[in-house]
Amino acid sequence: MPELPEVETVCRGLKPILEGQRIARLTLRRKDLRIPFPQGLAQTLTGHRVMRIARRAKYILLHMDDDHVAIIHLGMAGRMQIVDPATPLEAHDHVIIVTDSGAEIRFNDPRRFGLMTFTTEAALDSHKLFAHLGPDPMGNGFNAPFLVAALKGRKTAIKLALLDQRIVVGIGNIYASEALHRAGISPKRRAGTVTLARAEVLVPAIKQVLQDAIAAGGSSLRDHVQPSGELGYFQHAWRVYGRAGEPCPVCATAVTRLVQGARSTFYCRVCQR
DNA sequence: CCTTGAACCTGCGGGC
DNA sequence: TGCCCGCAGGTTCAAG
Repeated sequence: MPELPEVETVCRGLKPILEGQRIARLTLRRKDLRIPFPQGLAQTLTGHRVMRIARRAKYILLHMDDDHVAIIHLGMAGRMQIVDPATPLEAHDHVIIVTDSGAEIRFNDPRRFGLMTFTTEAALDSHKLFAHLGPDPMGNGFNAPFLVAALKGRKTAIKLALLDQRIVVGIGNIYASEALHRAGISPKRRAGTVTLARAEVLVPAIKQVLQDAIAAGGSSLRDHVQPSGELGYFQHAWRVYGRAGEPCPVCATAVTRLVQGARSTFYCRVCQR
């Protein structure tokens, strides 16, 4: 899944193809993904121009010329692919978007954990999907005092707290492990025990790892591909994720894998406290 | 309110 | 070769 850096990369890749272009045709090849496509989705977007493409949390937003906003989430394995229209359809190509200029984009999502829906500009902030989200980690609103306050009293592990989109958005399973390693904080530490001093290290670590990943064009696991079809290469820069048994890049201790909330965590038990 | 666990769905790699 | 198992980037819902 695309975490914040991958979604950001997808947005940037779609920008030159979609922004300013009119949607000539939008085809839904099934009736739902994680949630049903809403009534009128295709009709609402067809014939309208995409004025601006933006990321909010891990969602892609298409701001249309008529006050509507298309909302897309890539789930765990979703991809937006810019293709030659002559390319044969593949399994799991669920949504096809064709612009007036003839460009074609296919939303492919094998696991169907993604979604596509729409709302209006006026209803965007209070939309069910966005109403309870925390701040964007790349913004000024996400800082050490804020994080300490958000974690106050929480007994859950810091790793799980970082995955909680109500606290801060955009961080997923890979970057949670990576940020905690960079900050020297154990993923098992109770969230409420993260002091201001530790948060002053963790917050910049989160911003930096996300920024580094964006600069590298995102990570690519078995599924993630940039809209251009190129692979992101940040996975080569992972320090602990997926590296159980390999030496910690800081102290050479073997990286440990553990399970938290039914998901893998990777960390160094020596230099992360 | 918080925390935990299960559920959604498909594909892939490893072990036998 | 084929089958079974575990695992995979996220979110949401129910239950305690």
